[in-house]
Amino acid sequence: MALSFRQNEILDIARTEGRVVVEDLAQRFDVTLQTIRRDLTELSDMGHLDRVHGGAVLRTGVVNLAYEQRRHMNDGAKAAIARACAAAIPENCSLILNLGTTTEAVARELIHHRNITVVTNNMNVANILTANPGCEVMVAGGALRRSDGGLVGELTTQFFEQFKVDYAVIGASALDRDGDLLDFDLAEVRVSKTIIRRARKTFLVCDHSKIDRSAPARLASLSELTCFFTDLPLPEELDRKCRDWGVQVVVAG
Amino acid sequence: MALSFRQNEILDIARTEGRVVVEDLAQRFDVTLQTIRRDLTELSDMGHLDRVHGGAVLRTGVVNLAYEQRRHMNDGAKAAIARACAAAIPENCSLILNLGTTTEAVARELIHHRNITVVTNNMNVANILTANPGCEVMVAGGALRRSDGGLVGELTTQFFEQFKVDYAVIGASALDRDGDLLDFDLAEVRVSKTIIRRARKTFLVCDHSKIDRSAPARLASLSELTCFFTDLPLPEELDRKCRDWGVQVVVAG
DNA sequence: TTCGGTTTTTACAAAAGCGAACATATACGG
DNA sequence: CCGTATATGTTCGCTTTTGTAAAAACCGAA
Repeated sequence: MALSFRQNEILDIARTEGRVVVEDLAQRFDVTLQTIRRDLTELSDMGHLDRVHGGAVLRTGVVNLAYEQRRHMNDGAKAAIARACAAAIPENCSLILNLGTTTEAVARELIHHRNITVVTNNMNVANILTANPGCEVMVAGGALRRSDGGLVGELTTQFFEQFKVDYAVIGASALDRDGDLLDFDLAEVRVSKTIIRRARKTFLVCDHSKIDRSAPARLASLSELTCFFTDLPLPEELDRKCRDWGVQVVVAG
Repeated sequence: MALSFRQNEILDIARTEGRVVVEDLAQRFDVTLQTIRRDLTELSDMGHLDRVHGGAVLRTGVVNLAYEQRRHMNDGAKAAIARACAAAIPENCSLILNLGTTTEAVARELIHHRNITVVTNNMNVANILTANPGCEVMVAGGALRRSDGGLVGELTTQFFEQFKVDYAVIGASALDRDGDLLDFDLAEVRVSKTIIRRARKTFLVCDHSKIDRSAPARLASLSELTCFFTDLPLPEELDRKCRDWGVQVVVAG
């Protein structure tokens, strides 16, 4: 559907001012508040503006919100998984923490580990671990992704190539019946693959909501990992596969 | 949920000032203290700010008192210098922002520049510029220094070697009578040298308190730079040297 | 530690903004 | 000219936001 003359102008104003106010617009166009409200809801439905009380603002960081929400999804399960994972990581060692909200939870649980070196491409992890004086933090270089504070891209891969650590902790967006780890972003997958290659042991942290889902890019097979930390027992089929592959499964309660 | 007008503005203020005070905001927006408090708690719940008694501060990730204090030293002068420097940087270009509180101030002033690429080894700069959707941020890899969120070391140098940008903005701990830029940390100096080499033009931002001081490691000579932004006229001798070298001096008022 | 002042929290009432339903007006095709 | 479709105006109950005031928590100084 095409935008009305007025809606176009509203959008113009929003773009120059950064925001629009219902009252002002009503006065300016000499129409009732209700009419303006209708315009604004339509513009916001179409994704051009974000509606706020009293008016609307330009839509800036849509993705950011999604991340904030995701960060708080399944909070309890994530914390439990993270605790179990952190418990399996000794002191005096080196590890890589990859992107993902669950790996961030792991970082929080590592706050009291001493003499560890953490290499990460997750700005949030770096920020969290600043609080641990017993932890040397190495930040991977790369392009910063606003949506989640992730560093990705060729430069990031190159950076990880220069390391060899004891443990890697990775997440995944999806885990299918075949035991393949999947993700949405190809650039991110490339980084993850490098990380796995550069670690002696790899831990997957991933809550049950990711199981039996799908995503386009294949990251690795569960069979390549050392241990899988999750919050609920696996489906029978997957569980058997893990046993066959010798992948330890830890269900955090 | 989208942020209200006022919350957006509060965030803007926080990003430029580094912190906000409940009383001031209430007065400024002409609402009650309670309303401001509600805004702040929401912003802090969403992870944009950290609540403190009497107001809120930007979430930096760096927890170092000495640095926090230094950050607020000479605030006014720094902001003026930063404004002048940002004004000299066009849109649609690439630049490197080095460590230092004054370069951070420059980052704050770049918040509305569009289509720029910023490469930085300063986590705070990266955090600040996340707020600018018109800015691609590249974070340099390296060892994270807790004291100031700086990334330094061999890996950082390597990272910068892979770039060639239009502008570099650097700070300095000291600037002596000979016009030599000095610093305390050798690792940091190595990074800075690389940065200068990798930029077509180099801007120094440095308030008058650094002039005529000393520090052990030599970073560069003023003669190698393009422009020097400061807050007070230089001593006669240094000023003449700059003229001889063809280094533009901008005194920000 | 206690104390006094300030800031925050809590709870509820007032105000502002909102959307839905329906009425009215205007435009357009037949 | 009529009937229909679309846009706008009007009203009203509901939700969100804001103000107010008292209680609780906090902070710094004695």
